[in-house]
Amino acid sequence: MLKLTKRTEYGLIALMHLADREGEVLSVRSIGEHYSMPQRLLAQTLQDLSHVGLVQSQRGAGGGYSLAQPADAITLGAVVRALEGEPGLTTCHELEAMGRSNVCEIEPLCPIRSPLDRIRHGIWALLQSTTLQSLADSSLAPHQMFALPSTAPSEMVTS
Amino acid sequence: MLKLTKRTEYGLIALMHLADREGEVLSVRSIGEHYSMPQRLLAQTLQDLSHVGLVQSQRGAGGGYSLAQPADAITLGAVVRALEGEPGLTTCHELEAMGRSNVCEIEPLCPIRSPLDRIRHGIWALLQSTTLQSLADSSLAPHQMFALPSTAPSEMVTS
DNA sequence: CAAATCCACACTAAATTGGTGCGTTATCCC
DNA sequence: GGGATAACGCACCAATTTAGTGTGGATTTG
Repeated sequence: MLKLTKRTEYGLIALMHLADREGEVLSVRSIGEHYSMPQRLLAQTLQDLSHVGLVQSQRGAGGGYSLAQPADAITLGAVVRALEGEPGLTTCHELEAMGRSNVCEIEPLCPIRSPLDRIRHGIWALLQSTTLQSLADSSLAPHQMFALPSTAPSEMVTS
Repeated sequence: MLKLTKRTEYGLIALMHLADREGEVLSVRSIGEHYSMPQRLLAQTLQDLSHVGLVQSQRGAGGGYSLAQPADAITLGAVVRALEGEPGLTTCHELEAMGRSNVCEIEPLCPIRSPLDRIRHGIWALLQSTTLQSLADSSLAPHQMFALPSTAPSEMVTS
């Protein structure tokens, strides 16, 4: 299904919250209670994010998490990759990303593999090009590109 | 997870196959055997696609499926929507799409809902703007837009 | 009529995701 | 030092979603 996981949702909410209070160190408890999110799950999520260096953790009393990078340096792509792995659209793409590239039984016939690969890159590019900052400035589009041209239906490629 | 389902995969392969033989009527069996896909599942998929008018079915001996529209009129978006529903990125988005819009408990605080909505539209626009035809002409990009500008990572846009 | 083929519903099994349990380690503060 | 707070790291169960099958019926060709 073309949808983010809860973990990613929770992670993003927490990150936005942290971005909104840059510099402060916030505990999982405080964040979790604020948005009524399951704290344990949120905790795992933040741990994952700290493993890849998106947030910094501080243990002990008064500890918690804070952004490890400026909000305009953290991309949605990085967050998604950290929390649910590099999106692979199809089975082939995922297997391919794991090393073995000839696992697809229908291999030479498969008419969608390489075409869909471009779509995947498109989605990926979109995620990579969106930062926490741009998410925050909800008005400031991450890319205006989506109002637009569209190679879409039929032959309207004229432009 | 940000990934298409098997059904969608199978459906797309079948559609590409049909597009490649426009006019012909092909049975589930022949397509399924050709790509070694589970026929029953493929059958369900094609039925779904026929419900929304993307393919035409013909029953009885010698029957099968054929495209109900020209290949450049069938968008990836339409296929995905038919097979796995309109992609909703987060929980909020999906519930929202079902009518009730105030189901999100953290409602007024939620800092990601509307921002992510734009991302969703971006992905959706990408899918809508890609047709079977453009998938087939693997060379002809569906949108060149993805090489490009990028509001991305902070200010390191220097290069 | 017989074979081919789509149709529809319902069901089982596998995979993924969501969420908890429980004990450990680090830090602050009295 | 001792207690409180809070991150860490498994490993585990539960819920949801997806993959795939069983069975019988309806329709068309010959």
